[in-house]
Amino acid sequence: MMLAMKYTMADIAKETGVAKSTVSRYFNGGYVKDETRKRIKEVVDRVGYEPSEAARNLKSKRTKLIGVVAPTLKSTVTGRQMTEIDNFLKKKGYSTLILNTDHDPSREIEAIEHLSSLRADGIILIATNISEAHQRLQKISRIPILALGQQFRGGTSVIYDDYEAGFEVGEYAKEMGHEDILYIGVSEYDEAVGIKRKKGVLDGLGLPKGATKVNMLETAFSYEDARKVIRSSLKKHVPTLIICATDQMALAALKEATDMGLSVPDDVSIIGFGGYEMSELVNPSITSVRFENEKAGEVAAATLLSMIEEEPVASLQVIGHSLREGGSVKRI
Amino acid sequence: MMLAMKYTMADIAKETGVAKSTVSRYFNGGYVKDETRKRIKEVVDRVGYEPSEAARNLKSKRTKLIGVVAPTLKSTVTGRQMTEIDNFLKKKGYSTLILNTDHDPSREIEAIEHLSSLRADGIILIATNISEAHQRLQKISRIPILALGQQFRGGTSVIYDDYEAGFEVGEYAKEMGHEDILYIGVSEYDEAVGIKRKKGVLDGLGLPKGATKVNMLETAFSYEDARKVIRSSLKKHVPTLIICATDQMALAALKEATDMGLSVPDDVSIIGFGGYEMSELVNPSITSVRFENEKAGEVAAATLLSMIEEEPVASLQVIGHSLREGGSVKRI
DNA sequence: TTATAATGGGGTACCGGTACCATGTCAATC
DNA sequence: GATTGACATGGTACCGGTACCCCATTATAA
Repeated sequence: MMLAMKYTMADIAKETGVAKSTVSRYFNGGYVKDETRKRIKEVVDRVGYEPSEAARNLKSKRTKLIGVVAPTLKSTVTGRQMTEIDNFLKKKGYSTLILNTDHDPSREIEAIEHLSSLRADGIILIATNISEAHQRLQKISRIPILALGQQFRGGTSVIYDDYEAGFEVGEYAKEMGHEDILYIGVSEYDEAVGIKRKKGVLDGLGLPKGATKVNMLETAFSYEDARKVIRSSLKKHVPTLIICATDQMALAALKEATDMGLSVPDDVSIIGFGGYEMSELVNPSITSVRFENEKAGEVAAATLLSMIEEEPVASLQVIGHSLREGGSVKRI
Repeated sequence: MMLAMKYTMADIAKETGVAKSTVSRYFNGGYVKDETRKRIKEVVDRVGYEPSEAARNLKSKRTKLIGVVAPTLKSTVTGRQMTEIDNFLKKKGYSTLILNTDHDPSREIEAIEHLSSLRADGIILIATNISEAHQRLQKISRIPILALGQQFRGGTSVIYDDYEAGFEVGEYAKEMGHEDILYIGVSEYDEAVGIKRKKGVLDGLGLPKGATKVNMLETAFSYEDARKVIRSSLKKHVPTLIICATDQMALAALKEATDMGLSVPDDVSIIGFGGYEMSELVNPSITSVRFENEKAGEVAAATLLSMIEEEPVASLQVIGHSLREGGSVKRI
């Protein structure tokens, strides 16, 4: 007997002395006599044979493959979302193909094209921005695409209510008596976080239009960048409250403030968005909006499967959040 | 013209008025007249056709798919590793199929079997434990498997020198004058972290055999569990130094200590392993061993590709690390 | 001028499965 | 005794590509 080699159904059939179709029936259910079944099983076990999904897919047209296009594999939020997506899909017999784009929009398009040539059954796009390129792709591609975290106009999306979350934070800040505020956001390229969340905060603060007393800053999604931006700003002026568009930034702010000898929240308060585990673990723990990322992942996966089954789905689903008070905000 | 549907090479051929083989040549290189090429391109672009990888693979036997079996998608270390693996593989024209097991060994086996039926070209196993089941699978499966982070006896692995890293930490602790030490480790089920790292620390401390002055504790990989364990231990006795097998635990230790009113490092010092960004961001930043996870990911991917090409590879490759001093350790 | 490439393109047997049809038992029903 | 249908199995045309072989032209070399 030769060493482990690629066996095909025909090999198994020949070995067992039956026809290919009988072996196929053995694997897929159908009339096979107990005795024949036993004989096939014996051969299959002995050589360690498994039918090729690829060949099977060729006929059935379904790959049972779902692509997840993610901007990073290193963030708490994507991690939560991907874990639930994967869990849910696995339960339904699908495999998850995760493509990382490292925040590069062009790699996003590439990823979708790639998934399309792989004949993935569906795609979940954890995007930071939905461009016309996405819109076009979605129209051409016969494979269902669902956007998670950003609204996909003309498509299907599962999003968070960033405006509302921002609004609540703004209201909360006002209620706690803060008036000298520094807001640290991200590029407006990211519609959900960069635009809606920010607008929510400003509206929640109830500022008279035009006359903003809020200092606005912008930074990238990395700690390093955030720290640099925050440090130079704090050197010029220390507000009573820093609102950060993500917990990542909030943690950076906490670090910089403490390093400068400022006490949080006595000298300066901090609020973040994201509800990272880490935000609870620092001192003081950071007041932050926790989005239900796990539920979002599951809803996204479930919805995509419905789309694949060509069942009707809502084009927009909004997932909840809640403000979690830590010890990083002082009432003034 | 009908709406976006599945087009096949034969459709394109018919539309263009050439033979299937010519269209195939168009995609794969070969003699095609410029004018014919143009006509094909026109049709392909118009209907948005892309050749099916699945069908292509059936003949070529290569799926260009690499499976990565990961214990979690939420950890800094796995994130770093996966990102580099994915980057490297993408450059080489491979896709990365990430399967999450949520630390469940049985799902690991399932994942490998699944990848095998998908005819993945290779598998990277980020395991916490290599069991006989893995060994057996690897022997039966004709597809190359590489273990990352744990030594795969009888197979190929890329690992960190956990013993040496532990040893350095032990030596460092001794040099800083610490004698009353609490070590918080993980289950010995995890050979690299649970056994080697721990043994390294103990040996580095140079304790007389048998007579251990080190208090040993064990916890799971989660914050919650770590905090509980640490809290109850600190209530009984506060050592001068807590050595934590992962930064996750170190962060939990820092939190618990500060919450109890202890000052780090004045009342108690803390050392961790992992070199998380977060460990630098807390106050005080945590002294920790930084493993070169990125390099490990790249080496793992490169090695796996070599294995696929049937080139000779080292059965064991060890990736470096370095101790990064933060402010969490006081000299006594 | 003729042999020989190089170029351009058609035809078809696979790849490893599935689906569907055909054939043959054997026992229950008419 | 003939009909029927559940059971069991064989045979084969696909699925959507690639590979290889064959046949024309046209260009280049001998």
